Amino acid sequence: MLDIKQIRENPEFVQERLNRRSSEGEYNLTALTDLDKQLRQAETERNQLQARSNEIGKLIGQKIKGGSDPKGEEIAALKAEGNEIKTKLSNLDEEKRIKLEIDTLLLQLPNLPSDSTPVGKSEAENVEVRRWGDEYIPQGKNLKPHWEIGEALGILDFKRAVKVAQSRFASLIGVGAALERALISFMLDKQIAAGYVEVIPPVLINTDTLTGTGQLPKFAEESFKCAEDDLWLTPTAEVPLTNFYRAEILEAEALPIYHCAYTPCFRREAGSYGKDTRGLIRLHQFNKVEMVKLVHPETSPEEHEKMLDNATAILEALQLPYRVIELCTGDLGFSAKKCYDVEVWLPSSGTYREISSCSNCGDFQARRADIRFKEKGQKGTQFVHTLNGSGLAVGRTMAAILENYQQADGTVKVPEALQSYLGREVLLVNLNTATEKMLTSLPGVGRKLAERIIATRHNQIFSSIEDLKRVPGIGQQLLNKLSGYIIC
RNA sequence: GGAGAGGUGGCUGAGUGGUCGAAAGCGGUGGAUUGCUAAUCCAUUGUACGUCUAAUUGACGUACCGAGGGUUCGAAUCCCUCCCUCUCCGCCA
Repeated sequence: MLDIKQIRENPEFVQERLNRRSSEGEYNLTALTDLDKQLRQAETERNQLQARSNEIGKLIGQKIKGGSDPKGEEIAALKAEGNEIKTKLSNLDEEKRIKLEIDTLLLQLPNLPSDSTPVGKSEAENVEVRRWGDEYIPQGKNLKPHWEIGEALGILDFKRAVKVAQSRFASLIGVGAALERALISFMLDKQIAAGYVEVIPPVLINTDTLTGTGQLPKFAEESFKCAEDDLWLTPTAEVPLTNFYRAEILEAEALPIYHCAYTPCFRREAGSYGKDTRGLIRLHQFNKVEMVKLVHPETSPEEHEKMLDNATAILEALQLPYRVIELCTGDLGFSAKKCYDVEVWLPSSGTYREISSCSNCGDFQARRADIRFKEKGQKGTQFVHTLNGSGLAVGRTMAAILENYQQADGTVKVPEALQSYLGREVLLVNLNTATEKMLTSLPGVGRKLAERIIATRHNQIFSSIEDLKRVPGIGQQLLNKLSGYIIC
């Protein structure tokens, strides 16, 4: 939330900054400044009445103690005046209405872009900051999008997820699930090593919490809401993590506070119909490791840069090409004053896709959530600066790995940094979940043999590759050949 | 879900209608003192908003004792509604 004092004292400045986000005069401050004047007048008036009312209350107490007749004229006169004030005060209901209106307006206003944020109308005017890594351009025509790779390996299942939930849900199976877990552990370990303290926060969160970071009231249609309770499914761990410190006054020495968290994230993706309908890119539920910082205002720009480095460090460790862009004023999120997006290379579409978004929110969220700090020896309190960034979106990382590490034979190499986490170097077809189609894609396996494998599996699951010998027609030679492509 | 108890300042914990923003203790801060660790003594000790002042770590005012209403000249104290916490029982991973 913006500072009403700043709006009062510097309306032109605030207006100009808001206009950088949208030139259409979408944000109009005059209603706000008018109401503010009215409110202050009403407050002063009430203040004076209350002062007199308190005085009367004390006087009556004193007089009665001092021996005055409680039913005497003197007391009666004071009571009468007290009653008069009460009537006047009850007529000041206006004040509450104005205050509410001001709050409503204030909560709708986005953060002011920082000085350094490039001015632009839309996504198209975002500024590329840097690139890293060689874009993977595969030879031949075997390039597949990640959903095909995943389905062929039997590690991604979209159809069944849709059956269980609805569209825009995915399931991970076998090694796919293990890979997701490995990625989460890997990312958490890296961020913990970078100084972030891990938290497992609630993922059902209340309305105040969502208001504190700016998702509400404006973007209610973006979150899932529980019908019977004042609880919502968290759209990102930024929300519970930042709100951890809501309505607290921290000691300056406690800053900076670094937290990371793995949580599932839930987004309704309203208005994105027809976009990214396939694959892991845009789902209603996805996993993410998030970083959040609460910092001293003076350090927030450098803390922001460091957080960006923490995000890109993951991609570098996984050897995934990426680029960093800085969002222009027209594309900046509601709560952010400055934001970098990290985009990973997806060879199947030949584009970079957002995999992390690192925002400096300044004191905008701290003001909403009332997160302050106090410096020793100084009077008063200040608002902290809050920052958040993905470190990283796990599903999109999985997609990037499948696509960037795919090999001509349909298998997928495991990035070196992940191999110890996953316990394997290559993603292969899983014998126990493979479909006939997947099996026939293996070298030396025809339709009939695939049928026999499935028939054998019907009786008993394969606990090791050696079990394939039970399948009629598979000898040691074929088994050796297949062992590079299959797992159990 | 049923039954009971309770929500007071950084913490513990008094306070059941009147100079209560709130005793006391602890903690914190400043100072004094003692030839060490430590102890003792004195002072001070929340947040927000507003008015005044050139300005302040200044003066004054107002609000805040879970939240919101009500009664009253006056409420932390009485009444109503809601929220939350704790204990016991039930259910449950």
